[in-house]
Amino acid sequence: MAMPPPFEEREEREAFDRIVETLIFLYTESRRLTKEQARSHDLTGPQLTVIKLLSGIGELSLTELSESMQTRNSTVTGIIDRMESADLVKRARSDEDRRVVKIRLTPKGRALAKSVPIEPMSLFREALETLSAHEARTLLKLLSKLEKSVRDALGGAIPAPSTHASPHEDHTDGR
Amino acid sequence: MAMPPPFEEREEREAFDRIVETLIFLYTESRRLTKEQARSHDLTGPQLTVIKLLSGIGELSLTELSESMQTRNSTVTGIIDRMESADLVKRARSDEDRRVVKIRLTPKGRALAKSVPIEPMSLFREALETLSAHEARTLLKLLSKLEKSVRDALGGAIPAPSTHASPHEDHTDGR
DNA sequence: TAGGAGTATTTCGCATACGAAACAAATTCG
DNA sequence: CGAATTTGTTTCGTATGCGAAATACTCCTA
Repeated sequence: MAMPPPFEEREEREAFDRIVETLIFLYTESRRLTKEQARSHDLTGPQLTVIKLLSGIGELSLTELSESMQTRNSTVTGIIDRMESADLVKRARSDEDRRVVKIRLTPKGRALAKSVPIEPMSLFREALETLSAHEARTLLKLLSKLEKSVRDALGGAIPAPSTHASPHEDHTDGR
Repeated sequence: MAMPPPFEEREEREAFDRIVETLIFLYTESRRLTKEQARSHDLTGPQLTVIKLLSGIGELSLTELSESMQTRNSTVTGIIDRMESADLVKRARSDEDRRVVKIRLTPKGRALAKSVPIEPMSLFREALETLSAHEARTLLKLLSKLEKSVRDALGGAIPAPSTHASPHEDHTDGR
């Protein structure tokens, strides 16, 4: 039989397990509440995200939308389908490039966006308020480091979003 | 018109946005790769998680399983249905409490568990290796603080997990 | 300038994921 | 004891979420 691993190693494994577990907890629970809050306005979580993104930016192609939401195009197609049926959003073929579909809010969608105060992932955002400014900076630094490792592991093909103010970068998300 | 918010506040909001964005990135990308890796063994992501949980513990009720996986019972029912069809897992009514369904690996499931080296969320776990022990401790502390805030916000109804959801845990330490 | 490579979107089939309601067994309480 | 309540699981309907293949269009190059 193998020797039991040394103490420090075992301890580190358990710390990693706790980190993974907590990350999943924070993500899933925040997502769950976002969904529940969105429901009171007849929206789903991702639909809320779409509305907030479009209301901030005005017009996005389907691919831009799917990148902002960290999901695949085929997923967003379905979300937009349902939102279009609900008259929240409108598709229009681009004139410069007739392959791309531009997505905009309808008046109804715009009105809804204004009337819904909830931000996607608001539970998690509120939790962040309990951190001090210093803690928040530390957390961001550590998460960014992890992000970099992950992007490297995925093969640098995917460019990282610039850490600060990119031209019209925008945030995400409530899936 | 409203005054623009003061600099520090604006900066803080952007930091929060970046944290949310990065959290989602880490979670979704890790999940995506786990799924892809599991596929080479004819498993899905959640199925891999089930196999690893059961192979470590032996037997879990459906509710215990769903708590460990942070999903709802109705979701796990479907996952177990498909795994049962694939002869990876077996359901058995408990004798003490005939409402409870115990889930165990079949020999085939046990063999598969041994032959699959992948841990769920392994991409994220590997990224954690790039942190120093001190950084990992700091990260865990900050995430735990957020977890606590979130649980409080959800109303203390939900008890914090005791590190693992094992059915008959030997509690050597409080926690 | 025709054709091939590449890009944007949709379609399809499948596997989560959720809440609400239906069921069944256990527990509580009058 | 027996009805009311609680708890564990399943069923149902709907919405993501994904990869692979199909479509439609653009760009590049021989």
